[in-house]
Amino acid sequence: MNIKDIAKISGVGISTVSRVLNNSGVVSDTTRARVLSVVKKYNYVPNSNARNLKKIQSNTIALMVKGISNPFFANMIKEVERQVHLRGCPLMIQQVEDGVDEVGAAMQLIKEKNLYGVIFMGGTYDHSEEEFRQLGVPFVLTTITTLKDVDPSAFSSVSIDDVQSAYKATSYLISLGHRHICFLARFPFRENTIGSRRLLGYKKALEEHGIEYDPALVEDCEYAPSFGFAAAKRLLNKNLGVTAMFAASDAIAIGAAKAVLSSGLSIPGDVSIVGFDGIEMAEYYHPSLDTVSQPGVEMAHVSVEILFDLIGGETANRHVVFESMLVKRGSSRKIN
Amino acid sequence: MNIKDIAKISGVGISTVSRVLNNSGVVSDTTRARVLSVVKKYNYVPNSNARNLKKIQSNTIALMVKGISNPFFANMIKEVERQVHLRGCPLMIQQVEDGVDEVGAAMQLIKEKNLYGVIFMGGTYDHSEEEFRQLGVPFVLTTITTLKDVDPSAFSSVSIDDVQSAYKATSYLISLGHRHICFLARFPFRENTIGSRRLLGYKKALEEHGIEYDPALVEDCEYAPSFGFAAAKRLLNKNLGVTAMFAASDAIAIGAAKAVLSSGLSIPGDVSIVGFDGIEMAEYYHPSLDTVSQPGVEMAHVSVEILFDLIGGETANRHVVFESMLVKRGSSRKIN
DNA sequence: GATGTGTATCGAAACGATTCGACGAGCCTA
DNA sequence: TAGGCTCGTCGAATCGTTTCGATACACATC
Repeated sequence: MNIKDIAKISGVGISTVSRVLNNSGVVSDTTRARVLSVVKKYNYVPNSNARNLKKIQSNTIALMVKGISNPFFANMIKEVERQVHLRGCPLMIQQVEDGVDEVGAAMQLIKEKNLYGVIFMGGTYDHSEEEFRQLGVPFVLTTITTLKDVDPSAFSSVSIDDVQSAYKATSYLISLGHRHICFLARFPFRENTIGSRRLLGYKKALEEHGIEYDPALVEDCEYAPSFGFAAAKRLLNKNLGVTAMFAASDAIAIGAAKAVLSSGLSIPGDVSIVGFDGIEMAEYYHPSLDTVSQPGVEMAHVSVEILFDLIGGETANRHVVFESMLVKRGSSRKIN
Repeated sequence: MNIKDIAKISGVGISTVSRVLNNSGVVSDTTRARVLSVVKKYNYVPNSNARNLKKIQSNTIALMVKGISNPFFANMIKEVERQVHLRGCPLMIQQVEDGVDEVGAAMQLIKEKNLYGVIFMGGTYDHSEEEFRQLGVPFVLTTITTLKDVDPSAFSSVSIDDVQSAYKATSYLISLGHRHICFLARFPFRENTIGSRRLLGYKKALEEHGIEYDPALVEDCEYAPSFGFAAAKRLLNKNLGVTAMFAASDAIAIGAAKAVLSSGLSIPGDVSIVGFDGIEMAEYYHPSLDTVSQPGVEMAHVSVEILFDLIGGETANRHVVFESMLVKRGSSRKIN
């Protein structure tokens, strides 16, 4: 069943059917009604391959997300989808394996499918300005850090200030009297990853309060509970008199909390903990975990807005930096 | 840059380029090498719209998942993607909003994109045999229950036995001496939803052990911590002498555990808790939550296998029922 | 009656691939 | 040397849309 059949059955020309389906050009009301009834009757759905082929540009948006299983992204993905559908466009969610060249993959998709635009979500990108420029369609980087020094005018982004956010959390712990605060995050030995930016904020807070930075208090671990657990165990075994832990994600914090509690220590009695992201599970941990919360849903929303502004012809790239929020629940306390 | 350009630059015909790219037909080695070098040099990627249009059938697989944010699905999605890519096919992940007609949405996609096959993941489907049949491409239902009585020969599925699994968990709690066991799940007042099937298992266990079923011990709640928390609170307020809780998901269990702990009760001292699914967070809760674990990754793997068998011409539908596993950690104990 | 102006519609050309029938060159065979 | 076969290649037709120029009619204008 194709447009030709529909045209024949309706007793009109092909182009008339096309105009009815696309609400373009003029069609008399009676013809429109007749065509629509036939379309409905035969459950006709236009073939998007043919449509996109002819239109050179499809209206499909792609979401390239690094680590689709990251719970922090869950609500963001949902919001991106909601917003994109609201604008009448289909969304393709593409999970990007760790270690895959995500911009290259996007490039492939863009050429293959004549994409309308792309949102990149999560991770650290090691791409040059030139590579981004070559994409040829509007795109937005959401909660992403770029390793190479890319001119801000070459891309749009939505993020929080990681340095400032980590600074905020660390300062909070210091203000509660903590002096031996450890920090758990992933450090791929490169500048400008999420982990190293948060480390910067951590260091800055220590320095401002005259506390010497002790590398032994910093543990490298992936963003998952099992790694947080192992890292915290290692730290506790060092017997450095740690009274507080700051984790670069709630998943890490949950694992670390488990390590603390299962060592017979209490939270926040013996050890205070602050996480990062603001996922729902952290709130329902016992005790409820303090965290630096990112406004994920709004960030997703704004990402889509920026993308469609660019698609709509806006030429100026935008960089929206959201404010993170220190959420105090029950996992830290004042000491001394 | 299209196939015509590549052909011209390489000094060969269009069809030769096509044959090189598809490894079909005969092409001399020298010609092949020449074409490939041109393709590489200009970074040419064939347009998939044109390709799929002509081929009538694309090689794209769609994954329709209800609730992409469900942490239990996270690893399954990853595995589906891995397996599908391994077979050289692109995967389209499609989040299905609650309340959306997922089979209708799939139907639309299938017609639009000439899909190769579809995997449906999660939820309860209220579709008739006829509707499934109309899809016209191979499909597999993974961790899904169907409301209508659909002939098993009309679809393939991968699942666990929900009745048996709930029976197992409840029996375990009973064997520990518990008599007032509550059950938390989502009941949309229909038979054959995940919630009502697990309720069946719960009832069966009670009955077999001569414990009377008390509807007051059963609470309706969505599959998220906040709902589990509220439901458990309601239950505790009823003062029914509950000593154990069985939750139909780990997310519910985590919320319920929070409610118990924040009421000043201890786990498993005062209340034992068993969850369902086997997500990582449940293990890192404190105390570690007992759960009925589903082998999600294997289920995803087998789903893809079945799908490609069907695509490959296999005509017999298969129904693979996995064994769930009762994982005993630290959230239940013997009483009396 | 010739011309102009809308309005509703049509058909043909494109979009970029695949594929099938055809064809030429080279070689073997009778 | 004619005929048949193989190998490598070509070009045209095709997939199902969109879109643009053309057309046909009705009606108003001069």
